[in-house]
Amino acid sequence: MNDQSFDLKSCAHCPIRHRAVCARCEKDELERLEEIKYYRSYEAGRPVVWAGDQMDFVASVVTGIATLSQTLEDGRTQMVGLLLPSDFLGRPGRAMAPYDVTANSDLTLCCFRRKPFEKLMSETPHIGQRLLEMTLDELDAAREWMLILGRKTAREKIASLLTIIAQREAALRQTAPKDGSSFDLPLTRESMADYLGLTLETVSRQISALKRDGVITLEGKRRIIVPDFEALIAETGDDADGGMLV
Amino acid sequence: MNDQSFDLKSCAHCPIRHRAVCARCEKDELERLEEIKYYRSYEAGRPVVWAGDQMDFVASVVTGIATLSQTLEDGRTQMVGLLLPSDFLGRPGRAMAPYDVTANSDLTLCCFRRKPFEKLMSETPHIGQRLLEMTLDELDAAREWMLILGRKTAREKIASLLTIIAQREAALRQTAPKDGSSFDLPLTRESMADYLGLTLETVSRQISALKRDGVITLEGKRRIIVPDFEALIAETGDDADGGMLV
DNA sequence: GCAACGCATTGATCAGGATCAAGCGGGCGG
DNA sequence: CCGCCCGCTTGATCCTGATCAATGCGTTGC
Repeated sequence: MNDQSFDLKSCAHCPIRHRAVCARCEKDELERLEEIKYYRSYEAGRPVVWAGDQMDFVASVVTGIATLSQTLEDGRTQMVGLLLPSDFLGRPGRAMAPYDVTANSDLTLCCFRRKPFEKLMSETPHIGQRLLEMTLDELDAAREWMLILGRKTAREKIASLLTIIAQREAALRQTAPKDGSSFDLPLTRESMADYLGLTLETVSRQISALKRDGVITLEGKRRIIVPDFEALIAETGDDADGGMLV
Repeated sequence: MNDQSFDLKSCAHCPIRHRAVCARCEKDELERLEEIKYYRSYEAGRPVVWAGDQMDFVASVVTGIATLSQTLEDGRTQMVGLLLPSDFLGRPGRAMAPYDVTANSDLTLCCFRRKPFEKLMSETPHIGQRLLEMTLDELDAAREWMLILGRKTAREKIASLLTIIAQREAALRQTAPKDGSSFDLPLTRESMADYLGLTLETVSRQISALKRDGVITLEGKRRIIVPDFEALIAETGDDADGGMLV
């Protein structure tokens, strides 16, 4: 169990309060949510649920990273979701998990028992509204991801993933990605491969190639420095506007 | 403009009334929707909107098939959505289309001007609830699709697509897919290739291979007969339960 | 200090699907 | 009726990324 540097009891001090499924809640709605919430922690690498399991809660990711993945009968696996802090896990109205959910790092969830959550959703407007908005955003992300999986080369896939991570990191700091900025990869080579539909060897080779070509610099295995952000985007294969939504 | 065999004026006789975004509406909600609705038709092959265009309406597909697709700067394209009757097009709260939308067959849309639709959504519960449900279903479908794009072989991709189409056809008739059942492919080889992240030549070859191996029979170029449905599913690479959600 | 393990890199070879190219067949317009 | 075009099929070859395999490197545990 990993210690938390924030107060787990209070929504008022919650680090994801303004982005999570509860972001739009009024005080009274928040109080009712607070009554049914509880926290769970998972160590890096632990399963949260397996596909097919009963799942009697929904949750927000508070800290850490979780992945959703699917596996074919012969063991090939594809990541189909990457949940960062404030992202929502589970589906109101469904009892069975359709995907394997894994704690990719040490993970803390803010859980709500499913039935009371559904009741609250049907009685108050703001949770459902926010959840719709978040689901539409996820659908957009999934469609961007489909383009990557279906049509991009290995090099473009890596460049796209680095761009996505850099942009999310920047969004957390409320800044645009800048030349010379650096960030940590929150994924192993194998997880990157599962994300991109590649093998880990190909991931490693393409990262080496981007390094060799000066598009990125490595600090250790995990820290990436991007000297020229435009140059990285040019490697993604997207057209000039960068495929930016919104 | 294609003639319609149903009365375009009345929601009461609408063929998609029970599955579309309006499915849960009460009489008064439906009346307000009816005030702001209008129909549009597109011939097969015509664009509905281009990515980046202003889009001042949202819509339900009434008849025909529309596709969402994205294109890289060098022309590679990936289909990211396939809209069948009752599916929803557009996003409340967003003015710009993020994808190219094309009429894949003759197409009729039931359109709502976006602003009044958003107002109605904020004032009545059932549209937003239904839209959330439909969006969550689409997200599930997108994730299934990501597994296909990222990890399946060409043969498995074709078998998966045939299975998906057969299941949707069967769902329309409210039956399970049966051995010996047949259906028409609603897509050209090229559209199938864009759906699956393949080239049209590979699609053609794999269909020929499945035919040669007795998994399917062809009647003309477009009509597929599946003598043994289990055998088709075995070709998809999914594990025994067929990856069925819900 | 060293063994063992997990993660990553790099090399050699292979194969699945892309690419380039030719030809088929049915529907449509002239 | 003929010629053309579009959607499709089939063949030959190429190339990207998978596969199999060995090694490096940092951390942990003895």
